Amino acid sequence: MAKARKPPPRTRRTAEDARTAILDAAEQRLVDAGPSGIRLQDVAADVGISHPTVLHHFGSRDRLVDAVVKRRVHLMNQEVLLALVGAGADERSAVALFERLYAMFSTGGHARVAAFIALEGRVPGADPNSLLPLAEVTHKARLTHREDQPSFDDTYFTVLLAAFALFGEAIVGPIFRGDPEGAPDEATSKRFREWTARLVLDHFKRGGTPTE
Amino acid sequence: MAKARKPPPRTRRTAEDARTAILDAAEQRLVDAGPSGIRLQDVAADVGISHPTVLHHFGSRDRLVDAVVKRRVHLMNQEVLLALVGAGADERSAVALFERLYAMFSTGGHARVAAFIALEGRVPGADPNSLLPLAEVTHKARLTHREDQPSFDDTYFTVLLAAFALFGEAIVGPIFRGDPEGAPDEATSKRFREWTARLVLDHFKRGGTPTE
DNA sequence: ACTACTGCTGACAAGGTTGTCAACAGCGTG
DNA sequence: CACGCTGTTGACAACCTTGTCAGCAGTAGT
Repeated sequence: MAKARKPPPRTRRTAEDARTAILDAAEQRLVDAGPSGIRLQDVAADVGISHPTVLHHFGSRDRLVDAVVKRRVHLMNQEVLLALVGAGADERSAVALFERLYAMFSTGGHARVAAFIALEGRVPGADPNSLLPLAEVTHKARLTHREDQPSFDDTYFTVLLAAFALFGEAIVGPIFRGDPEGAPDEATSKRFREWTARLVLDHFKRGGTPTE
Repeated sequence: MAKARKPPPRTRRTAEDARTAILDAAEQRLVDAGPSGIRLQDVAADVGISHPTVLHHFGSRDRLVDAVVKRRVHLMNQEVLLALVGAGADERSAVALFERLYAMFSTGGHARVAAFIALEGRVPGADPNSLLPLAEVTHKARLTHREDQPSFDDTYFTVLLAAFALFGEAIVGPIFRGDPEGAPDEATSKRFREWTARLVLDHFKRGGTPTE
């Protein structure tokens, strides 16, 4: 009567596929719940494998988290750079660019991951993940649109400020604003993003702020 | 020979004092290592008591964390407001104000705590912890210095932007900037803060950015 | 088909965390 | 000085998490 429980069918992936699947699941949990959300059992369950398999592929939980972070940072840099190079210099383009970047930071989870990296001190080793290259690209574009020569610092700081605005709005916007928890004030958020886009564009077009 | 180990002297505090001491220790751990750093055993050890005592006073770990967060948010609001009302409208004052606020966010740990609150979704219930009151104070001050009437939105968003700049710089500044981990680039950070202070002040004095 | 390789697994170990409980011990009161 | 209130504690329970290990089971190469 009691049918001998047959062991569940064991699917076998390539090491590459398995690693990717595990990374995907772990990353999802990282975005949703933070690094403490990456529990081997849970990640394994998400993928449909047993937790020792995760250990088998990554050696330890710590190295798994490192791998997730590394992949994410790489993706983030790529996406941001891609969005930047394809942007125009008029107001409509600037606003659209900010919306795209904000979506990546907010919905895409980049902001949360960045915050986790910072808070846990889990900085991916020697990755050129700075805004400097982005600022250089931006500065070059800015110079072509103007006769006078604003300082690079001014461009760099503006890019930094814009990044902090998007990052901050994505992470603590509702909190700083005091939005009700269930219904973050998306309308105000959007107005803020647009206002910021215009401010930045305006600053780029107008003279630089006194840097000294 | 083996002296009977005498039980360590048991000091007895008022419930109030005990709660405060526990909150202090837990808060320190929250700032240093995040919410997951609040472990009952550790907190108890810091205070010099046993961990069931912590449970006795707070009921559960979760409620302890809530209490810590609540107290912190209250403190943060108070401190920021206090710094704001005592600030002048000239450039020197603006820069000084930004430095004070940055110190609170960075060294003081406000930024980290705010980030943890956001990431863990541990929003203190219905606390008027928004920037709105601050923006209102600022707007009122701004109006006295100008003839035309900039929109409140413009002031509000500027305050938000400034807050995000300080928050972002404190949390992810070194990461976004790509500073070497051991030696965050304090010089650049300071220049950025000063640049931001001037930008904000300049924006307040000059016309508002097109809000539509 | 046999075999080597390796992805994969159940069972178990070790350690750590929150929470419960009965009992102990200061301290103010009658 | 006895008594009650309550801050405090050691011991224990229940649970969870990471990590190890010997062995099972797909898959490719011969």
